[in-house]
Amino acid sequence: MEMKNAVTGLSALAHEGRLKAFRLLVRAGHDGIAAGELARRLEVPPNTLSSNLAILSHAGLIESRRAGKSVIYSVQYAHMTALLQFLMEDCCGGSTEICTPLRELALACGAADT
Amino acid sequence: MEMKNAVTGLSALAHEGRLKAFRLLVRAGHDGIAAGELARRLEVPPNTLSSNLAILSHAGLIESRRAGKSVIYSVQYAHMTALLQFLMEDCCGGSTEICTPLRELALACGAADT
DNA sequence: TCCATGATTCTGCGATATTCGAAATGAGAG
DNA sequence: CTCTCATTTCGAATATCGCAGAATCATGGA
Repeated sequence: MEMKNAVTGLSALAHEGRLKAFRLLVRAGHDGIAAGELARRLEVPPNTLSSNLAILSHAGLIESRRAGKSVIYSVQYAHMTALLQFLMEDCCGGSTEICTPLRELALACGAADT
Repeated sequence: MEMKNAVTGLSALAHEGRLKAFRLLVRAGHDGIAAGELARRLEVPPNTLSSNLAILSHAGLIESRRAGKSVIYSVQYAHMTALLQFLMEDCCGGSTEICTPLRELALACGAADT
């Protein structure tokens, strides 16, 4: 991940409406959510949501596929991971203990129900 | 971490100059870096950097302490971790395997030299 | 006290972002 | 083909951000 890609991704997420949409999509997993249903759940006009989804999509954070009359959006988890990695990658330069909390939350993430 | 705090933090990081400054500070660890030296390393005017550091500081991502005539900035790792956690926390709602890469990079982070 | 140094605040203007009504596009049904 | 639903694109008003020159504040030394 390069600096400019990271800035683009962070800019895309640095907006309440887009961040809410992104988090809904994160929860939805690979199945994704249709643009119209997303607009209904977030209570925003379809055209406003559409431009915001375009920004997230241009940043590489989400992707879209057409299913009949609907367009389904879903998260590009690889890109999301790369962005998080970019923010984390130098965190051990200072002292190792700094990123221990990060390790713990990541471990808890994959083992939420064990 | 609430939504608005997250948006504030992401907005603060969604700027090339601020992101570069933040990453330098992340590498510097708890010792931090003086504002003047940061401005020299980043090759930006001191007043421009100062306002950008104020934005990062207001977002809770960094803190400052005075040391003689210099002001030392350093990362607030707890807040940084909280922000990353906010982005990760729902990633297992869909399927567990999604966040496996996140676990791996977090594990590698704390064990870079093993 | 007076000066030098480091850092911040003030200020103004140009650039960019956000929003949503209206119009256009794409896709299936009859 | 036409109608309708779902979504996107256009356009223009409004708001916000980013930058750097100049002035101001804070600290330490002579």
